[in-house]
Amino acid sequence: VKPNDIDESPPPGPVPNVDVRIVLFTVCQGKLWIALNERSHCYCLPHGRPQPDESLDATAARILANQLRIQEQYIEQLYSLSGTDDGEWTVSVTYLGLALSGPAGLPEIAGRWFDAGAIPQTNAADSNITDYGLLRLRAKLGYTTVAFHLLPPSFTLSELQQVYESVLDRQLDKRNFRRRIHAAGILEPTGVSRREGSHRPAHLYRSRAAHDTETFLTPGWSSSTESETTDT
Amino acid sequence: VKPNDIDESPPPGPVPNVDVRIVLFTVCQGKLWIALNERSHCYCLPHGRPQPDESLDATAARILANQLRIQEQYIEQLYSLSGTDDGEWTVSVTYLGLALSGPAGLPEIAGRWFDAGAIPQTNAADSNITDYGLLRLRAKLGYTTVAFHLLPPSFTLSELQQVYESVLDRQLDKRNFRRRIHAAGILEPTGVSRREGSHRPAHLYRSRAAHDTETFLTPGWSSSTESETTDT
DNA sequence: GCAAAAGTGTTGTGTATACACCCATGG
DNA sequence: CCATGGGTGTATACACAACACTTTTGC
Repeated sequence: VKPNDIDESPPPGPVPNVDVRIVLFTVCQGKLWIALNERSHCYCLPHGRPQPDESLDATAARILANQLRIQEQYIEQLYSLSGTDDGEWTVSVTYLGLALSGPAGLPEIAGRWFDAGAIPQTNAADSNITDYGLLRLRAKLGYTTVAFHLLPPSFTLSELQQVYESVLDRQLDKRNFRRRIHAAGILEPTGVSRREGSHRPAHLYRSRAAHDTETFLTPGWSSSTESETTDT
Repeated sequence: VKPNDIDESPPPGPVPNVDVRIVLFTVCQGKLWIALNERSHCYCLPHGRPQPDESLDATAARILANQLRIQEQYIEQLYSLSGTDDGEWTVSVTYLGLALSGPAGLPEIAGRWFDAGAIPQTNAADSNITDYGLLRLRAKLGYTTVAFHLLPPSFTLSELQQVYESVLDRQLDKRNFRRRIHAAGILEPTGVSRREGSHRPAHLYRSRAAHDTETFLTPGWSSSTESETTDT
């Protein structure tokens, strides 16, 4: 078989725009929130264009940095899709992003935060991506340490559990939750306790995983720029 | 906060090429094989360019159809990355593809098949993508029915097990394997047996899942083209 | 002393693993 | 009758879900 071979050199023909979109979540006050921007009487996901010599992850991080004042963040690629955006052929590379809410409240962003349980109308693609991002985030809670990116460097087990409950939108058993977290060995006790009410103080923990880029089915090389040849 | 807002209308600036690359596997003679094309004294993954009004999945399917004579196939998006390819800024959307080997042998393709245990040198990006594709394929064997796409419509349990062993590159226990497959309820007995040697004939099964696009953490909407607005 | 959150164990149930023998057929 | 691959069951370890009470503190 020698059908039409690789279309390398032939006239490029039409070229799509490329944009990067981010499904940005945060957890605050026991709820999950998503960031949306307003565009032509409708809401849409934060997005931007990549630049040459910039990895897609870097593009996503840059867009996030432009959106958020503080840049405590986590990003992870979700999916890419082709479609028509604003009349133009566009290939969108989508990311899941996590932002850290302060005790003060929701992070300040260029757009607005919406309760993830009551998301306003967006275009169909953004809506699908949002659903998918939430699905992935929920799944990842089970086998990664992403949740730490929704918490400050030190936190109590109850706070961690509240993050899980907010994202999963259901209650968890305290004892089973604590057992699992301890068994996973991903927490390090700080030795410090926090007193904050008329009740027993809670121990503070920090992530032992040092906030690494959590990888399970996400490739580890995704943040580097492609290059020449390798040896194998 | 109102930093530089969404960069929508500003001059587009440079635009990357977009290509779609496929990590194409097949199983034959108890081994896993990968398809590579030769390009300028080096091997590379099969690839091509998307067209407007074509989903990325459709692009991948088209490239695969051009590569393979028969088009028994499965595709699933892997990852997207930006880099320099042949001197040009390129955003690559990568896919995992599965092809069906006939009893005759490896499917006929435009390029060549290589034993997945002895892959020749490729560029670094393709090499990473290949590793990642294999990782994903192996992981997916555990919780999806992708393996059926590496077998003809009806097959024996031993053949199915051999596919698993070829991909995973390790032996599996026959009884545990059969129990799990049966427990999953994804096989339907055809009632037919196959006689093919001086031993007891094997029952033939077919997939009950009707070769659907396997979805777990893969979005179900990925094969449609993006459009207007949705209602929620 | 009481309200309020922190912290702690046991039991049952299901799921995955290790492992060895008989069955049907062709020659 | 024998060689070849097809087919089957059991015992054990581990992971997960359900479930209630004691501890420490502030007021």
